[in-house]
Amino acid sequence: MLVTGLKNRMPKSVPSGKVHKRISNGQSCKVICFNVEKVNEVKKSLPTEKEFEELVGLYAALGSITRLKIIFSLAKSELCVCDISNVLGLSIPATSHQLKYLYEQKLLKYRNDGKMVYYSLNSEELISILKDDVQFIENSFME
Amino acid sequence: MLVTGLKNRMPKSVPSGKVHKRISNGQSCKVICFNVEKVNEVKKSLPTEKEFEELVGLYAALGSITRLKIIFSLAKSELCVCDISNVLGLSIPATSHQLKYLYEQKLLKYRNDGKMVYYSLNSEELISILKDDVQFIENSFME
DNA sequence: ATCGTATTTTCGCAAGTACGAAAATGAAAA
DNA sequence: TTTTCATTTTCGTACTTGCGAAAATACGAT
Repeated sequence: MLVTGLKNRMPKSVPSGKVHKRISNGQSCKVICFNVEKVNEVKKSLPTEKEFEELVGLYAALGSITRLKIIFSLAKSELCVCDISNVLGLSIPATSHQLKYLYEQKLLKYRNDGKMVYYSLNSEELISILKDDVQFIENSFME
Repeated sequence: MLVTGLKNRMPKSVPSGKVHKRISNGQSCKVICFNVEKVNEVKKSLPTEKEFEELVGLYAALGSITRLKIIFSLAKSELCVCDISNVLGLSIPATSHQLKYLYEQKLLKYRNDGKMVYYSLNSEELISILKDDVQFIENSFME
């Protein structure tokens, strides 16, 4: 797939200061060669494991068309579970499950009114994030 | 789960202009009641199906700790597959698979140098998006 | 051409996810 | 209290995902 168009491979050896070594740790990952300096430098620059997990949590929450529709719907107004279920064309249990998921991710809040439970966005900041991301994909996918 | 703390349910009937009906379409989704006006209004306000799919594609790409680490690594500098594999502590085939995935999502580009393939971010805009999102989770998760 | 090496692809498994059906819960109404 | 009903929870199933092992591929060097 990526191979189509593989041309211009330089015959030069590795630039000075960038030594590729053969290593063999006894673990599942057996790396054949790598640039030790650069790898360590990059490793140090990475966010913490906890920050990665929180980011993954956010993106996993947003990485579902059902949950995205819920969030965009609630950006318009607060809604009860059955209304959201109707917007989605999805069963109420499935809708409730996704609402619970988004609530646990701290993206939604809810309030009670009679027998109904009304959900809404927990933060206005989320909307502006989504708008930025929509802008990004529109830049990426237009040609 | 959400039920803990359910208090203050109002005995009032549904506010005027917000009529709840029982409906029953013959499909898998059998919604018991909903606010027809609001539901239609919200439905009209939603992005198109195509826009949702592109957004989901982006978030699915970012919703993996492995792929996030790749992107943050490449934000520092371009890297070859074996270097990335070492940063991740992951097998080279698995690393290559994720790189291909991110390339197909148009988030990465690559260039060839000798036998090596160097990957890098396709857009600087992605970095600023990520920074905003990191800021968002840091606001959300601090108490 | 043949070999060595960096990368990609295929395959299969284990784990995770989304959904509906049905049961359970909790609060309001009768 | 008993009934009603919006919502939540449980459970089973189909589908998706992430990974490593091994095979395949591409290209430089010999």
